[in-house]
Amino acid sequence: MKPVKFFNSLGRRLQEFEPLEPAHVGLYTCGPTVYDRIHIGNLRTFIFEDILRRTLRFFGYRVTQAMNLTDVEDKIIAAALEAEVDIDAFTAPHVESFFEDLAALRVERVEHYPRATEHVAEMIAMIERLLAAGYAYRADDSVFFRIAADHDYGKLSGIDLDQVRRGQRVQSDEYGKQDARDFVLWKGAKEGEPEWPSPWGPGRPGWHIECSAMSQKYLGKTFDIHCGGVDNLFPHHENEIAQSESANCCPLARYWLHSEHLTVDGEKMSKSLGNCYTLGDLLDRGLPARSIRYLLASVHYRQQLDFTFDKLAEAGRALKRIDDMRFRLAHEAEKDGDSASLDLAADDFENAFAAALADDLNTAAALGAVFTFVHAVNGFIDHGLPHGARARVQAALDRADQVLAVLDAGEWAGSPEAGGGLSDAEIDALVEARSDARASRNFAAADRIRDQLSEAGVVVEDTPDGSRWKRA
RNA sequence: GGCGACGUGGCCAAGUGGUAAGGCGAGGGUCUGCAAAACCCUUAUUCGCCGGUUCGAAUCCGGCCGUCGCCUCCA
Repeated sequence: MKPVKFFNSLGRRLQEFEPLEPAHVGLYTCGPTVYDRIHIGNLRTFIFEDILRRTLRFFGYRVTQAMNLTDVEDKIIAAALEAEVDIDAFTAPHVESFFEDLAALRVERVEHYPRATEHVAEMIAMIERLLAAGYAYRADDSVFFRIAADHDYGKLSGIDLDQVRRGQRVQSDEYGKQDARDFVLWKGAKEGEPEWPSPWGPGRPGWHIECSAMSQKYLGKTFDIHCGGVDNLFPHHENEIAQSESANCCPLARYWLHSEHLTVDGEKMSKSLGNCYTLGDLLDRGLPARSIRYLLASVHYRQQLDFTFDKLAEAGRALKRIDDMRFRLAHEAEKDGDSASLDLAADDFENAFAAALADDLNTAAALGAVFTFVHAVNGFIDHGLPHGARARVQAALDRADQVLAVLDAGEWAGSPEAGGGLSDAEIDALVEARSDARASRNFAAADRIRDQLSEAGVVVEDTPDGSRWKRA
């Protein structure tokens, strides 16, 4: 098994990855709060996590992953109240659209999608342990985590709470606490809000406790990798560590990986700027899901990525270069080419690709290797394709695509509008008719057919071996 | 105020001590009845600026300029 290196936010350094159990990885990834349709920033993180998961498998690990669904939280409660439905009815369509969006981008289903509302008992149990150990205290009907009792609080984010500005936001907090820095574990019930019974009276869990309780249930007290967007580093992940490690007296996760944010046209996404695109917004504009996945995966996960429509179009053109090579490869006859040197090119590609992924998931370099290989294969197509070349190239690309999931256009089919409604057989007939016209030097007729096909979105390519076509 | 990231060709983006991957674009070429499509070639003596360390720096150190993010809503 090849050593894989990750940049661990905990300690802020590149580390060789070693799982707790041989060949098995426990992975926890913070999931969505299901109060709205997720936006492309969320999708960037989920695609990063998907590539992490696929990369681990690529290197021979079995992966057990849990992604939570936050289905009870302030925004949800407020929105459900306004819509006059209970929170389950309110969140259901958002859960559904979340899964649809992931599927549209070929993000794999993970093993567990625990919901906060179904794990309140586990959260209560953890809060009880924290109370018993003196890490938590009750105030009014709520329970708070006592940061002063946690001596290594801040070790993930490097934050020094004494240096943090004490803003008005803390003063406006609705719940009483002893120290402004403390955070809530359990919120006492309020009129009209959903509530669960607890030893401290009815109420609902705080946001941070859900991940601590659910990761423990599905992955154990200590697991391998915890991921999320950088914004979660503080306070969410810091608080998860505080809760879990105080309750369990062992490390929560050994590696913490955080993906950088997506900006749009150089600015942070926000509703007021109107640049909070959802996948649906982009698909409605006719933009291909495949280009979206490519763009979001093409920049290293720890780099900010600025989303623009121009880049999305560029992504489509880059993919076309891959598609064109595969199209040419499929139509080119194998003959006595230099198969040893083709094998060498394929080996070089596979090695460079794997090395890039093993280096902290360097997808940009991995794609660079893909294009270098595309260039090499084009050379073989031009100068003589050896026997067995198609299978060898196909195998190399397929293996890489187990991680990237963008290299095979066929896997993304589903835009039948291309081709203008003409069936393959109809197109074949037209192309043949045009060839006949050309053969009899009736170029006017040939060009009419070419124009007709062009309007239908079909490109005819004339090669020394005859004409062939593809959908644009 | 505290913490952190980034600045590489026209645009995007790898590379973190050994002499600049890759994509898009642009220019040229091949092919063609003409085209188109595609492919091929070319396109950074240089990595924000100034100093320093070194045989050698885009890569390390110091300073400066600029951009961005987080600091308890946030992927």
